[in-house]
Amino acid sequence: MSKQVSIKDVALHAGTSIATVSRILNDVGYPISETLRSRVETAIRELGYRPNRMAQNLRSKQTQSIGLVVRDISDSYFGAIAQGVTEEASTRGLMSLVCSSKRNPKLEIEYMRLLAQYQVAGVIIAGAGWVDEDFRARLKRTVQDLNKQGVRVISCAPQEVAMPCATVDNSAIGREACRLLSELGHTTFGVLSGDDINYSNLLRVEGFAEAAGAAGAAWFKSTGAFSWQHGYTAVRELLTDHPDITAFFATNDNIAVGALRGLEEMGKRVPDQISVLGVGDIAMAEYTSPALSTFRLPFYDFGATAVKMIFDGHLREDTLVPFSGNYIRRESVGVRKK
Amino acid sequence: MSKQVSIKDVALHAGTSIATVSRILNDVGYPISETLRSRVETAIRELGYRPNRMAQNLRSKQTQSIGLVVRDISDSYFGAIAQGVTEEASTRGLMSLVCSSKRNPKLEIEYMRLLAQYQVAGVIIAGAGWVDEDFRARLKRTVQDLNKQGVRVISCAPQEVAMPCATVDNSAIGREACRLLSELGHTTFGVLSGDDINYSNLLRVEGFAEAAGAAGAAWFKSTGAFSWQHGYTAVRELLTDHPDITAFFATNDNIAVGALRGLEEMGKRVPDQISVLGVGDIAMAEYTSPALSTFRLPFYDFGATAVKMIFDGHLREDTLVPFSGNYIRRESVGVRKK
DNA sequence: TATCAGACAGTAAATGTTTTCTGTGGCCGT
DNA sequence: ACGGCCACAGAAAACATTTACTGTCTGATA
Repeated sequence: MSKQVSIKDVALHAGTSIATVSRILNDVGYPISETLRSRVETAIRELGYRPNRMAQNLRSKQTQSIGLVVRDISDSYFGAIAQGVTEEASTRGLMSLVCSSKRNPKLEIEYMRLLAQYQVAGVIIAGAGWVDEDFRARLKRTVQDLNKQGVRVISCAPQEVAMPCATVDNSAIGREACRLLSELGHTTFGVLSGDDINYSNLLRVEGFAEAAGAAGAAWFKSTGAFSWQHGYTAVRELLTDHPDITAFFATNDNIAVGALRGLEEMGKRVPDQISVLGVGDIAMAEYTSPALSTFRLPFYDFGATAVKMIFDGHLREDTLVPFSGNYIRRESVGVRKK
Repeated sequence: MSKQVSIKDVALHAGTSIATVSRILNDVGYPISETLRSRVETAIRELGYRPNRMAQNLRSKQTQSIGLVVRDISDSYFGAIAQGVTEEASTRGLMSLVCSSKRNPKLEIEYMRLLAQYQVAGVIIAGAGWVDEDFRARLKRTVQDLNKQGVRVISCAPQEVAMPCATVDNSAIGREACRLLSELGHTTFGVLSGDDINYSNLLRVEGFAEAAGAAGAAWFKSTGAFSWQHGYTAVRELLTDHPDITAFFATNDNIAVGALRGLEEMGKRVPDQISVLGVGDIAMAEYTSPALSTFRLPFYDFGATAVKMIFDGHLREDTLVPFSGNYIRRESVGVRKK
């Protein structure tokens, strides 16, 4: 509980001035004589001095940290993004201030503003836009305010508000999913959708719907949460109402894993009787049984890229770094059997 | 990119002094006349003023943030702890500075010291101790240094160094696991262990070994990473060398899930032929097939409790908040069939 | 009428840095 | 011998706050 040792103490102890100590620490300004330097360095070591970042930040007006607002840090999806952000940040010598919004839109905005008070260099939001007029307006205002203050804001998921994003083309994934299943002979689909209010989800479903329409295929949707639970129950409901469904498209892997489990309990063989296709390629997708076929989304890169965008020069509100989702073929998708 | 509006601007705009604005903001000191207050408040609103936390922290010497060093934020285990920490912190109006150490012991220590520079109120480390003389010495020194500086350090996993921890009794879990499987008639075990250098893991294995010794049971261990991959391959190796194994104890759910998948590919029925028992109860354990029997570890509470410990009064180095692991019976563990 | 208290407002110090500016010698070239 | 430059050291301002202290009125009491 003893007090913080400051640069002043070091200067006193080394018998020199504050300025000199600072110059030595930051290796800036004119060269320092070897004797003085070593005297100061031993003083630093003896006193165990560590610079106070708050003071540094205050003085230099540029902070060594960035902010991250994540929707649910315990979810693999966001965890992987968070990893990308924190690691990329740390290679740049930056700290990450992270807040978990518990899937509360108001809180997400609140946190963005709070982070700005901490003088972060930029704020990254990991969580797709909420399809909601009020949210959109708030987000827009918040982004404008932060930008005006010199704080950049990047999203790791599509937003309905014009702002820089590092994410995938979600509707392309939906289209691709439908195309892929259609080619295997499937004509009746179950779509296991996450929240309708989630913009990423909406885009995936729209993409799928578009392709299904073009192919003249039938599809039925169940909307719920992005959870195992939802996949587990939805698959049963959908199959009861529409027994001719032969393939499921889950808009996220969590849902798909639940679906796999649900189908197994119903005695349906995957992929012989029913195919299941996910999106995300979370770490465990490889170890489900059967192993999940899915689209790999480079979450880590979303996060890492967002950090890079904060620092790499010119950024307009329509700057968009689109990734592509690669289809990972495993075992849960197969040809439709007559 | 316009400059930050400061309290001085507000004071100027409202035609009053800085001190008064500060008093109004913090609602401290003697009462302020209604007219002045409202004048200041509109000024704040008009200018969009937000206090600079760096300056506040510097002045008041008490920061509104805590530090978290997590071993791998994309791993469900640590993600859940991180959630506990960030949420509990945020209910107390604190920010969380999080660093991901990428499973590098040196980096873990490095980050702890770095966080101290940010004047955090406390540092939480989520990651079991490394069984390593050098690491232990460094950790001990670091904890002492930080404490001397007034920064509390709490671990969310057992450490060989004497320090406050919020975690489970890992060896009890190992013992309990063996007892439980023995009661179901199993006498030959495979132990799917994580890194030997991981202290939590070591304790679990030791607990299991102790109980196995007492019961006169045979057991064989495969050591590897805490990963799906390891469970997947180890189960095959162990079963090839020791065909009479009827039950596996995985020291963590990730390993167990991989094992489940490996056994399925080998054509072994779980739990009819082979039982699999995990530790952790990560979110997906419920949705594997068969559903994984495991010990539930309250990760969220580890994190939340660690935050509480930072603020709740007296803390000695041997302060220990032990949780218990509850056995969650699902489908992957069964009676031994002759 | 003088004194005193109460209700405010404002000044200035302090926090730990970085950085600009001002000094102070010594040395070199003319 | 003197002007000027170089190599360095230290003083002080600035950053945005909080807060202890110093005022300044107004009104009441003796």
